[in-house]
Amino acid sequence: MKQARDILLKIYQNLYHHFGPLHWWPGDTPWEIMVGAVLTQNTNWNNVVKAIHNLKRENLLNPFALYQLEESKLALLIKSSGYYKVKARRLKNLVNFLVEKYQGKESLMFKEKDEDLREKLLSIKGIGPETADSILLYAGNKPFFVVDSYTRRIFSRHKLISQAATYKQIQDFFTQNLDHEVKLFNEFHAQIVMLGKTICKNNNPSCQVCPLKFLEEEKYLIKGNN
DNA sequence: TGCCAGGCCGGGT
DNA sequence: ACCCGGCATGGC
Repeated sequence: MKQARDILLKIYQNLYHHFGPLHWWPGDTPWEIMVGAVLTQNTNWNNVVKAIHNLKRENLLNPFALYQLEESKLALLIKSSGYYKVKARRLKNLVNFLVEKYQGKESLMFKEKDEDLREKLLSIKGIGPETADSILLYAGNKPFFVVDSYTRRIFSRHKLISQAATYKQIQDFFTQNLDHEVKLFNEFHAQIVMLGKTICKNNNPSCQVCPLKFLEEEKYLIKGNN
């Protein structure tokens, strides 16, 4: 049996060869990435694009403007992203954190020790593990692997992780078997999302053109996942 | 048309 | 420590 690291690397190479470089995260600034990370929670990215466009149009896509903005007005601007009332609250929680602790400057926030910052982000109501790791990786260029529903679905279907694996268990599977390179973590997660949004959509079990099809033939199985 | 999308929280067992 | 309902719009 091959080592998990060999399998993961081959998966990554196949995906990259199939889709090409994806240049994530789709956002111009660290702050825009942080906002997008909250808005895309359980939500189609297309709906998030509209919301971010609204904020840009009103010149509100910066921490100080959002800090001043009334929550109910923010809610209406981001309505297209769904769950708009809770997300307005969550964005407020995030912007309050950034302004009150780091003068509204992400550059100061990212000077924190990586693990400390992750804990602080997780303490914000509305920031869970995936959102925190997305912020750390894509806005802060910190080597945290992002686990999302596509990752869980695709990798458990291929029996590389157990169905019941927790977020941390899945994340450990990647971080223990990959070099801790920001570029690799960035591109790998983007490739997984692309795979989930296209070929592996709708839980299609056949995956005839899937870049992961080689897994079926080689009987890969990872032991000891929980 | 109904189902799903790059989660997370809070209350109940 | 899990489990589950709630949150909501827009695209196909």
